[in-house]
Amino acid sequence: MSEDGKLDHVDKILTQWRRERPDLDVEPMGILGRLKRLSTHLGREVEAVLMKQGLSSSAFDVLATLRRAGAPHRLSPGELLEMTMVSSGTMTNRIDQLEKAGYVERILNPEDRRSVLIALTEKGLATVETAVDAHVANQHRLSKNLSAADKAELDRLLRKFLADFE
Amino acid sequence: MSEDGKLDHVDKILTQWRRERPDLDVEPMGILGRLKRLSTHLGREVEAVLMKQGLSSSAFDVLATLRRAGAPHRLSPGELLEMTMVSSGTMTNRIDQLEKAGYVERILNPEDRRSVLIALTEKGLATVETAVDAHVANQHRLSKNLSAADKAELDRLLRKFLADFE
DNA sequence: CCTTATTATCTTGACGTCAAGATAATAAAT
DNA sequence: ATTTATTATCTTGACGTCAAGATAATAAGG
Repeated sequence: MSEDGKLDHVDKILTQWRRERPDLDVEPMGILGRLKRLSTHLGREVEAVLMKQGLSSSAFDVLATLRRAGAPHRLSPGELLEMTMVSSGTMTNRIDQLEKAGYVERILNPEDRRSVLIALTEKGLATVETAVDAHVANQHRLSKNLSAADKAELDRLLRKFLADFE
Repeated sequence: MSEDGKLDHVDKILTQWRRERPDLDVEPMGILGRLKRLSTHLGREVEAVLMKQGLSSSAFDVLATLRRAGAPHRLSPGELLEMTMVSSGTMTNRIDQLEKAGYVERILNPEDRRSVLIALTEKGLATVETAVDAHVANQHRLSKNLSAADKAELDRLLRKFLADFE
């Protein structure tokens, strides 16, 4: 099943299905199952490090989007939405919390009163600057057991797969 | 950046970081970002198909675990927990809902009154049998644009990466 | 026995998310 | 000008999840 013969959790699931439902071709389930489990593990590891910085990964997601947009670190909720794969309700909720915590502020647009700008505060900027350092270091740690060749190949395959959905 | 020169969403994020924070090595962010986005897209596609079968992916997760365990399709909550990467509170909640919907029933163990068995009902069995057919077909659809070689290689790399966390 | 530790499950309270729709302002069409 | 369509943001209500701890039964130790 695998090169070195070690069966992982997903292999056990596939073995069960093959015994119970030999009519099913469960090959894709292996890939999708591993992808999901890996994503869950990685998400938890990422969350744990960000929590030490006082940020949920949701909060970091917004602050990092503002930070990497460059000075003056201001984007509309709509622009934030485009970049973050969440619904408008979720974004409103995130902004509310970040505003309460003093990391961002809502600036009214006098030229179009439908819209606002979300701006990093000084505190928000300082926080995300430190957090992104820890986050990037953590990402290196999480992927350190993959060789350079494996990382390049994995990135190529993920990019190709992802292109089907974006 | 990519072989064919097409920049995807994650490339844009990396480009922003490289401009704003050239001191950071964001190479791992590409892999982890694509993995997360892909997992989110795939999760939504899977959810959509299962919803047509009247099941959330959470509900399907439990029913499928019971089904593939084989007859008589009974496992304890603890056994279900081991197989599903969720907390005990989440599992209790899932079982409650499935029981209300008539897909499973709790059977008391007369020899150890701390424990119960979760058993698929006839309705639950029929439902999961149909749902797994649709689910597997959907998984084939979702991965159909990858060549056999790419799928094999992706599976190899995901297995290797996942092994770091399990 | 009787106490203490362990095991198995469930409850609680908080959080993040979404779909659907509400509110409000601007733009377009006549 | 006045209506209609579009755009931008926010609100609501429901759901799934988790961490921490509560409850209850069995097992182990003295």
